[in-house]
Amino acid sequence: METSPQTPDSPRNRLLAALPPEDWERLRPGLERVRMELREVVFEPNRTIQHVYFPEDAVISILGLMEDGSAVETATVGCEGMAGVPVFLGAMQMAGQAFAQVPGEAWRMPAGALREEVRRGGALAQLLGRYTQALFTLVAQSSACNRKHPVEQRCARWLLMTHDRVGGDTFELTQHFLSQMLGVRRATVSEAAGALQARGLIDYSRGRITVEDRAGLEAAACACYAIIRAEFARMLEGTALPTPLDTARVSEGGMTTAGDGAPVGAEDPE
Amino acid sequence: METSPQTPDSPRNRLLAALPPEDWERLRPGLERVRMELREVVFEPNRTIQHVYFPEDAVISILGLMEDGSAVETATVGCEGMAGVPVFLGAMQMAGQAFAQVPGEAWRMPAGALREEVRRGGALAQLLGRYTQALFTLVAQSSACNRKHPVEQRCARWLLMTHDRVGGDTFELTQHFLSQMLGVRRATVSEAAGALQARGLIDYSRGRITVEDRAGLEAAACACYAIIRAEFARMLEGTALPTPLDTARVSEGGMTTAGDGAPVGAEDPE
DNA sequence: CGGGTTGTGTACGCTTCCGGACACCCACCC
DNA sequence: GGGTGGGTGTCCGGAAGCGTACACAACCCG
Repeated sequence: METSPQTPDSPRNRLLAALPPEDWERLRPGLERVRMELREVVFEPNRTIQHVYFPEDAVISILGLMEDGSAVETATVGCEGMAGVPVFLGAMQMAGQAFAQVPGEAWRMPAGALREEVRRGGALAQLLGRYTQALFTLVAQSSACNRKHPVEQRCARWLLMTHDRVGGDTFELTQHFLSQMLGVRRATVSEAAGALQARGLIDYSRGRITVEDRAGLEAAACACYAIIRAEFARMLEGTALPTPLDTARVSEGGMTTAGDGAPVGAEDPE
Repeated sequence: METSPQTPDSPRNRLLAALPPEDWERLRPGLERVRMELREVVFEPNRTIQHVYFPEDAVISILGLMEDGSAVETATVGCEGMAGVPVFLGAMQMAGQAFAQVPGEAWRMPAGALREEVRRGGALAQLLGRYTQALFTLVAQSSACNRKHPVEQRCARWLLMTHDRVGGDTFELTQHFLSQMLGVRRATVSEAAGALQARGLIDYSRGRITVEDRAGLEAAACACYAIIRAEFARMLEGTALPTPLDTARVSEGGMTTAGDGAPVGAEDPE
């Protein structure tokens, strides 16, 4: 697990990768590369956050907790971002819980070091601001999506978002786990995912899922996916380095982030 | 509408009220007091934000837009906060739409002036960081709530949150409007609100609603309300001024922000 | 006063999803 | 080889909420 401080070995994490060399060099010694195990709890609700994490290929879920002890995923953090936004914001804790949804590697940084860097006001602070806004969009759009869209579309969206963050087309995922993320019954996932599989969009068995038809899956998802995706792409615009996220993936759908300027109430004939 | 720069006339807005006198004096000239009309659109989706708003007694809704042109409320901003968080974060625009849900007064500040103040790193920047985190909690918890809780509980929660932000027990609100906020049919609101009225918790007629039994309404709402509320209370802890929000309202329910440390999966016997 | 508009109550059939349960099959381990 | 446990498919009755529609009452205005 080497913390060897020489290699620049440009990180897969998009935020770290977007840093100018001098910022990266400065921060590098404070960063430790760690492995996150499946289902490892990263942040407990209402506890002080000790470290923030910049995932490389790990994916972290943020959960909203319900009074009955169950939970629903409210956000996802992968190589495009950082887990620990409350530290950036100076709150140092949050109401939800965070854990590793997909195991893998991440860069870890002490909360104090991040605070210091933010006070300093460098490139990372700028990036984290934009990232926080994108994460905001993710949570807000998901909220509306949870209310309006049927499971199958939400399921497709979730798979796409995870696919974006994982390196590869295959990853570990049980129906049981997915049902917790989507906040539905396992049996409901069985039907929704079964329908997607029947259409040849995905293939899965015994906790292992493969995205077979990315474009088809995008067509099966609601527009929320494109809206969220556009916001994350925009976040990296105008940074020093090239931004692979812009040109990547989304197989040409044209999606214009929905009703351009349409005020509320353009519908409702009641 | 006086922009008379002499009076400190301590603002009702909690963020501005929590500022040390010198910060308030410095910012005061850049603030303009404006009236927000009912349903006035404050931010258009994906347009550059020109001003941020610190509501006094107005309440602003943030909407998530759906592909069919409808919308669902994803956040609410009243005297406890500021509309325009994307400016604070350096993103300058957002995917949703914002409009005045309850008409009233607000302090308006040019986006550039806020950017400048944030770069300066004063008390307002600190406060806005904590506020953004609280707003985050609001959106995230609402997201989970949208997924899990029945309309009646969500309706009660919405009424409580609006009640917290409005000055007074009576405010303007039609079922049609409420149905858009909650993302349900108007007929569904008729039933949910009717049930609350039948229990004597609220009273309404023809677009005018009165909270009759605040404690009862809290009992009728889901725990999400208390979780969100606690987060906003915490945001003001440790600031220079006394924080009326802490001691206010919530009529003694004990609510401990839910499952203290219970990891996900304490349930699911499948 | 009469007509139009707006806010509200309600009803019917329907879809989606829930709660709970059961059966099956595969992988793995003793 | 046989057991065991985890992952999956499926089925039932039922609840919540949807889409639509219609009726009525209050209010507004000419």
